[in-house]
Amino acid sequence: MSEDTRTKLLAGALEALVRNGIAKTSARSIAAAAGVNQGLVFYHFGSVDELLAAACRYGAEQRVAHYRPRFAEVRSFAELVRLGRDLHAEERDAGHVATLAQLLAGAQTRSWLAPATAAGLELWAAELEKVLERVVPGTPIEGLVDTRGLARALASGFIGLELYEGVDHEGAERALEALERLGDLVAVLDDLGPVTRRAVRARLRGAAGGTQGRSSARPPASPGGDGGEAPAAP
Amino acid sequence: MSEDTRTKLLAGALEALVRNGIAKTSARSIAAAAGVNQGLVFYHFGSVDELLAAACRYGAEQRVAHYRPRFAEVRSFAELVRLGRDLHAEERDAGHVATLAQLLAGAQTRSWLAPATAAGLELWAAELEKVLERVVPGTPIEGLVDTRGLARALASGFIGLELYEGVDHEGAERALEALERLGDLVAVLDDLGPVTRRAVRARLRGAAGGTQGRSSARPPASPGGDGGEAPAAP
DNA sequence: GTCTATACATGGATAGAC
DNA sequence: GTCTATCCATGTATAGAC
Repeated sequence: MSEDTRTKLLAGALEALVRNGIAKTSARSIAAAAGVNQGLVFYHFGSVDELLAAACRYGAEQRVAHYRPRFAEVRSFAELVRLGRDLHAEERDAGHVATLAQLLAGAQTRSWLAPATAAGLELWAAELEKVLERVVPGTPIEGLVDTRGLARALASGFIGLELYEGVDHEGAERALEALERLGDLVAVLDDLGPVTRRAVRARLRGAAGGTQGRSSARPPASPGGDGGEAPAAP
Repeated sequence: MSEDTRTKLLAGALEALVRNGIAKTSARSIAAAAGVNQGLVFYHFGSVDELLAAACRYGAEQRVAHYRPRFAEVRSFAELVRLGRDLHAEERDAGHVATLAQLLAGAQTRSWLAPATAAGLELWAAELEKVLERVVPGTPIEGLVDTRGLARALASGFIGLELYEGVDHEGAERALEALERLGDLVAVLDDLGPVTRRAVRARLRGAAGGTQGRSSARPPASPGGDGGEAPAAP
């Protein structure tokens, strides 16, 4: 069946990316991982790059769907950081974290891949944005920081941390630890009550001068969270 | 002269990475960029991977040295975020931002590259750490967040943002905007005076429970800053 | 739809001339 | 130290048999 072989190739492409990296992912290595003939890559997808683009969407959708229920449960910034750490640990073993990073690296110079990888990251960012919109109201940054922009910063920052993890496990752990501490701090800021919040916001309006956020976002912990709370690669 | 050719090859390797990405960077493409013969890659460095590892250190040292004076001038978190944006803009045009990301992606599956890329990122992280140690004292997170870990989170997060920039320029700009707003917020928090700081720290000690930072770090803005304030790739 | 065979290009690496 | 020539492996893509 064609559907079956297509799916095998999509999964094989992701596996080849995990095992070989973008540099050594070829029609042959994908076909080997998929257990099918090499020529079928071109029959079904036309070229290796088109298969990779399709695999990117496929993988991201799968992974995001898997974590969606857990994103939906997040009710505070501290919980988001914790989900980030869990996701990091779980996806790392399966190697899924690496694939989006590999595709992003490849997309820098292969224009075919850019839209697909941007869409893949977008799926994660959209989940994060939903969380932020739930979590931000009531915090000092409500109305000051663009939720959409912050979600994208967190998602892409997380990708960077995953790449770092691949070359320095201990360093990455320490980085995640630091972000978790920042998460604690944010939780405390939320607790300080409306007086402080109002003071912060009054100063911000006066001092910040420049652009102000469009929708809403969250305080400090979130930034550091870029590495800690964003979702993993597909 | 041998030194001359070696240097040409190092520069050629970086150029090839920018133009072709890790996937299409080969002894031949490097030699072409360097304007020398392909066989010299193997004569001088033994293999392509070893040349790439050397080029990684070479490029990172060059770039970090170039920005070191500006890092040294940073006196507040807001200034750090601003330097991050400047660095992002300047390095992007030269394509330097991309090389460390490409090497990191390659290092995930080519063990030869891992130590070299980790060292390259380390150079940037070390600069960031010095800044943090200057900027953190007096903020609520002093003594609560590990400066070293935070510096690494920011550096690697920045890499992720640079990769994102390559596939979605507008999205990345929006992400940077959001991080800058967070930077403003941190500045305000610093302004709120010792009363708030003390309240925050008292709560943190009670609530956070788990691990507490070893040296020092900074508040929220810093986290988001991962994308905005960390240094660019070499 | 799938596999085998095959063409042609590119890349890693070495030998030997200069 | 550097260049040319060359070998062999790997990769893209297509044609044609099943």
